[in-house]
Amino acid sequence: MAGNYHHGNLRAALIKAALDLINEKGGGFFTIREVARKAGVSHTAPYRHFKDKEALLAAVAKEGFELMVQEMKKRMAGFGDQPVLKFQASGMAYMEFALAHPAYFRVMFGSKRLEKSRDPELKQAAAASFALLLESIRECQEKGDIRPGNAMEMALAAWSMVHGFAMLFINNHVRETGAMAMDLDEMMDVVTRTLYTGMAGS
Amino acid sequence: MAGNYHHGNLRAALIKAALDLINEKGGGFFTIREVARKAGVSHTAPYRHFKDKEALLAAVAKEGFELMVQEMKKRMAGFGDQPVLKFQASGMAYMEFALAHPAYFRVMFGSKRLEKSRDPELKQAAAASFALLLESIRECQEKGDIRPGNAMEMALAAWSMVHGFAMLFINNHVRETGAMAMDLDEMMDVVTRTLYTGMAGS
DNA sequence: AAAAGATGTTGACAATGACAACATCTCCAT
DNA sequence: ATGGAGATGTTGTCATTGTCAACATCTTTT
Repeated sequence: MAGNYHHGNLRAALIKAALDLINEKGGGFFTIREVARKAGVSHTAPYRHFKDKEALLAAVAKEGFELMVQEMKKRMAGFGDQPVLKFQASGMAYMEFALAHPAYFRVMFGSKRLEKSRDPELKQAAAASFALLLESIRECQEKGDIRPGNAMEMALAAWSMVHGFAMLFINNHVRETGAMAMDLDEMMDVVTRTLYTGMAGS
Repeated sequence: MAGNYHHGNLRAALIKAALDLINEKGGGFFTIREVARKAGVSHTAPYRHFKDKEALLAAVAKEGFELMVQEMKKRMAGFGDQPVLKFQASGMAYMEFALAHPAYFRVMFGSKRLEKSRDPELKQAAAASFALLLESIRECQEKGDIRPGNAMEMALAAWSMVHGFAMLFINNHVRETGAMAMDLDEMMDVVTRTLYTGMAGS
């Protein structure tokens, strides 16, 4: 019925093609025409599903946020009554998502001005991930595992830490520093521990 | 003598024009032709000074790193024998540079694949800023203000934190979170304190 | 089965990055 | 001083891009 027309499901195919292209081209971008070619349609077919290139980017980003939130929730689920472990798991999930899906991550947070206000669904999807972090911190505070105070401040610090690591890593800035004789797990561990120590309860 | 030809000093003028354009267009990019127009030369004149667009970007980035290092040094200079204050000043300088010069910062760290290996000078300039951080941490460790251990690990954590905040902020992700009822100084202060607490000596 | 709407195609346009061919300026060797 | 040689800048061109308008075809509704 729905979603079955000429092509089958072009909208989804276009999003997938866009992702593939971002992955292939390294850090780069893609062109709408390339995406169309990859999906086997004419160069303007995408315009039946996306107002313009930015709208396609936004769709990719939205899907990325949803995937990430899903992944974070899954990782946190195992630690029902241990807020600290849940909190740490959320951070690890954030970083690992970025490293596992750099294409998504770059679109979600890339410097390309993705006006979230233009796409309420994207805005909502992004807000959900932050809400998850904030809630986790509040739980820790209730148990006294994170010092009391403005949870929003803590969330900002935590977000900055994991986000910074993710960005630096996927854009190769960490490797280019050279002399960085750590393996990935060790790096993420250091980041996570430093962060938690800085936020721990009295 | 040198640097005085037809235009005067086109190379520098092009870099400046590129910066202006990045600033004007918000997060966006610029076109080589636009840069040329802004500098009052024909559309291919830039190719006499830069192999291609990426080379121009690299030149902007290099200048950005140099400016940032200079700024960091200046801020740190006041705290000669107080490594902790020096360390904190370096972090503040990093974030403030990003907020004051988002155009530079975006080019320096943007997702645009700036192959540093293609431009040794850029690589060198970027390495200098990291070296500054690393050295500052070592000084703190010597005085016992930061706990002993792999300084590289500490540097990575510190870098991640300030970088993450800078990126999130200049790309508007912080503001879009809404409910963030802090002012800028407070935010940077939280980040800096959380970081230092997480790294402090025993 | 006919009208309406959704989906896709062809053809166009201005703008872009990059190249080649050509012009002009400066400087160095003779 | 002068006449290349090399540096700097321009004009013209090409394939590619994002987007629009006009047209074609398929599905759904009536």
